[in-house]
Amino acid sequence: MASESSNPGGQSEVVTRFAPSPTGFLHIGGARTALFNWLFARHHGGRTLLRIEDTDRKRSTQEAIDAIIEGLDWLGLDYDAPPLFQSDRAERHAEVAWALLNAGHAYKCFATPEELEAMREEQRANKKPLRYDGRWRDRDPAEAPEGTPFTIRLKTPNEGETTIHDRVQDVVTVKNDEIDDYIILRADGTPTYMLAVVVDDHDMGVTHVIRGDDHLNNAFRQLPIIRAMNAIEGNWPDPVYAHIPLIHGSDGAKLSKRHGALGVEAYRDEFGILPEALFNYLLRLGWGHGDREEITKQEAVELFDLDGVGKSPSRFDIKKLENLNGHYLREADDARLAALVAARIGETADLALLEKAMPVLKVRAKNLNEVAEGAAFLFAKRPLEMTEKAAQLLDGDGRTILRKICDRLAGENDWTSEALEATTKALAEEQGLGLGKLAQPMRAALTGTTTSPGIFDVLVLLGRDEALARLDAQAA
RNA sequence: GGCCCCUUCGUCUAGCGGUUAGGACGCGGCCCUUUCACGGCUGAAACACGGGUUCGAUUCCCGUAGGGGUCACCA
Repeated sequence: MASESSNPGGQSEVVTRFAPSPTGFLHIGGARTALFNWLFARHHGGRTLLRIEDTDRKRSTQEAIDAIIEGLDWLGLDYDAPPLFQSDRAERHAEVAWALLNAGHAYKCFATPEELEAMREEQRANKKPLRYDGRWRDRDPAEAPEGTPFTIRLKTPNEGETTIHDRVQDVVTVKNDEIDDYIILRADGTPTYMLAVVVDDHDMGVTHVIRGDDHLNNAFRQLPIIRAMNAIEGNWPDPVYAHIPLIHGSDGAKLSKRHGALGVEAYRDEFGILPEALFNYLLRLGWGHGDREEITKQEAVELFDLDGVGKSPSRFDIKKLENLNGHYLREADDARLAALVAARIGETADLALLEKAMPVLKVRAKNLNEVAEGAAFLFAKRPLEMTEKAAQLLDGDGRTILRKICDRLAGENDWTSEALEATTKALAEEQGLGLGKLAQPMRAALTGTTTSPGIFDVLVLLGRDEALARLDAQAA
């Protein structure tokens, strides 16, 4: 007897959900799962919901909940209802467990944790699969000693097989005897994850379960609850499953703190990544649409579907993220960037000046930190600190040339990029020198470094007085 | 170990029986140029292996190898 998951297809509305457990921050993998759920629902004109799986109260923290919600918000993912907290629903979960028990789809197990550990130990020793052996499945509960605590276990089918038509993984079949009678209600009366997920997904009306590939095996454990409840009260359809491949680190190993399993706020705060860049990068990680690389949020809603999701795990590549970030930096609004960069520079930052300089600053950076570094010369105080290379540029003829430039520019009335360039070029020609021979010492004197925006832009940005003062300070 | 999944340039991917195997990141070169970027052009770089099926396999099937996931009164 084979049972196939009955894709409910044709139902009126698509409902997806993102269900993180608040035991850590919103990491890259979770963010992408949230993104795909959000995009799928938006693409199909459906709803998308957020559920906080805080069943494990000991490991769940308010800090993590805040970080997840803030991270989703930063990425621009919104939800169609306030977040649902799984811990609020323990009574409802227990109710379903008891309904299952009363209908004969579940049973009481009086085995103690120590007893179960001994069972597993033996299975390990005999190289047998580790699973509950069903010792209380057909036993009379009356045989249990009075007052012994018990758990409720699901009575899963022992024969046949179950097939899932996964929207990403295609057809996956598992023999039913691989699934043991796992616990749905603990001895203290609280629900386990496996029960809570199924009940919540049903009650929330979730039609499409899009989640990490690490849950594929769980689908075969969760389906028996759904099937049993459907038999009891009906209207418990199988959801459509889509198990998306996991994200690995650059070395192919499981994503860990070393490679990028950082919270999204780390990308925002530490790496200076723009949300639209992370959005685009995550979208393209594991999903493709022809040759398209740069895709905006609006386009993504139009283009995204599960068909484009690949089946193999992908590696996280910070270089590509930064490249995309550079692209979005160049497109971003200057006032917005100025505010973001000012926050990184601190009190010395002049917001108006930053915004004015932004067009020439942002094209040379891959992240906000680099923009801030590039902007440093604007707020430097005299005497400027010189990098070693900059100091070298001022040795030899540098300072004497600087004197000539300084004197010539001091007589310049039109302090615009065009006029300054014409004047400087004329001087270079008089001296029989290439423009570079003048520009580099100027750059050193004006910025204290050897790299900067175009030198005439620098002169204009600094303003006549400050620019001349800096040149004069280094001139012979 | 049992079960499940995966496998195209270093990386992200396009390809859905017949292609000079395409694009992007990164890397090299050239151009632009006052530096650094940007931009443009360009080069190197891949179908894991072995069997089938077929007139023809990167594409379909089966093995092998490698990688990953999962096996709790965690989620």
